[in-house]
Amino acid sequence: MARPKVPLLSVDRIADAALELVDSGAPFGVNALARKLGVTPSSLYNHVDGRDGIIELMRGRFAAEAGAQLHDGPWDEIVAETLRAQRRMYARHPNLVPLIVGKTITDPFVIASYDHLASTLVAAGFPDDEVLGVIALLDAFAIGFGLDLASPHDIWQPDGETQTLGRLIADAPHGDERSDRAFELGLDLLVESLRGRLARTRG
Amino acid sequence: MARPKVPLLSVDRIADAALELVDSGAPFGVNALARKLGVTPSSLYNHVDGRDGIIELMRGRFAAEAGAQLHDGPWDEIVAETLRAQRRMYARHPNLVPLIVGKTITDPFVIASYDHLASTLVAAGFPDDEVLGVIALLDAFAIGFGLDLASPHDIWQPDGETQTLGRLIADAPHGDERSDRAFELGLDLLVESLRGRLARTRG
DNA sequence: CGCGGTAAGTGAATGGTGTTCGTTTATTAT
DNA sequence: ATAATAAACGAACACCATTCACTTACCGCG
Repeated sequence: MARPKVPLLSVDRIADAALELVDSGAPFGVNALARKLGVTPSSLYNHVDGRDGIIELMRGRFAAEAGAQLHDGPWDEIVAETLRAQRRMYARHPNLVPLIVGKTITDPFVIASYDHLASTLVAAGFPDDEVLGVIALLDAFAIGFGLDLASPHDIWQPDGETQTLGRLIADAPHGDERSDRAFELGLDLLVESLRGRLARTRG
Repeated sequence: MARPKVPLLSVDRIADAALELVDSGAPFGVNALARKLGVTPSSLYNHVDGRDGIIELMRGRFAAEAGAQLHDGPWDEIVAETLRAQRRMYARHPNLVPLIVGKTITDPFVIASYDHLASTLVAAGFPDDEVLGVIALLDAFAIGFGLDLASPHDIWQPDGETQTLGRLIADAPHGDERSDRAFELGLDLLVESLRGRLARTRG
């Protein structure tokens, strides 16, 4: 087949299929994606900038889907809402997390949401030279929990006897429920402490 | 060459070389590792359980090196010390972080240190059904920051104008220093909040 | 001492990966 | 009508992890 009358591919279609592929749990790959689209791997390169390009594309989708709609409001609510939104999208596409982690962020939508967060924190009174640190902290928190969702839920496999861990694992609620509670717990702690810090800084 | 008089390889030598390879910043791979050891890739399979086996081996090294020596003491000091130790090892081998993330943990040393942490928290008075959550929280925190270290330090690449982010990035101290401060900040907040929570739970 | 089993290397082969390139053909613009 | 571009393909490339048959050295046992 040479060029078809009606195009088989488009950036959108590729992004959709890629997300579907990732969500299906299959390992992400250009070849697998092409197969899913009924197309040769090389065809993708007419629309998209290779593997990493596709991943960055997914991050964009991902962010848009989570509806990071940049509200106004008290800074602490914005922080909490941002983290929850991030959490939601990690929960919806856990397998994407390991792919996007540590990769340079270029997607304008995503940049904008970080920018908004930065502005919010500055306006709230956090010192300029601390804001990036706070964002890093929030990010670490969110990503850590994202990975928690993506991990095999039997992440610990004790081989022999354990003192406590084995028992806790056996008794614990599994997977997402535990993770959700830990997340809410952490979020509370985090925001509360930031409030305290801000008060001290101002005072 | 068939079997040599004196063995070229051993589990230890492989682990050492693997860590060296990873620390050098080169992408980790069985072939590269074999090349580094002056040996054929297939030889490694006489000693080690494939790629994932080598990675799990590194995690063990990693943990042992960090000297998670399981002290006794007040729970909050243990938590802080555990996280700092984890942080230190992530800082020492940042490129290992993306490799071990989300993979099932089997290394007995590592399991033991989680077990110790679990016992500590239980003894401190955290309810059984909450301990795993707290550990997940601590883990998320540590891993998130580990990834922060492993990330390209220009993790954000705004394409156009930004309101705040661009300015902060330009002014901010770079890389590890920022990350360190954010880590200590987060650690304080975290431990303090856990203290508060424990007090409330007990009360 | 010799013999057999195991251990540790090799090299070749397999099936996978992401990517590039040349080629064909349809569409669009001049 | 003609030129340029866009979108597909297939072949090729350089890796990658892994397996397998094979050689050879070592060690324990009769």
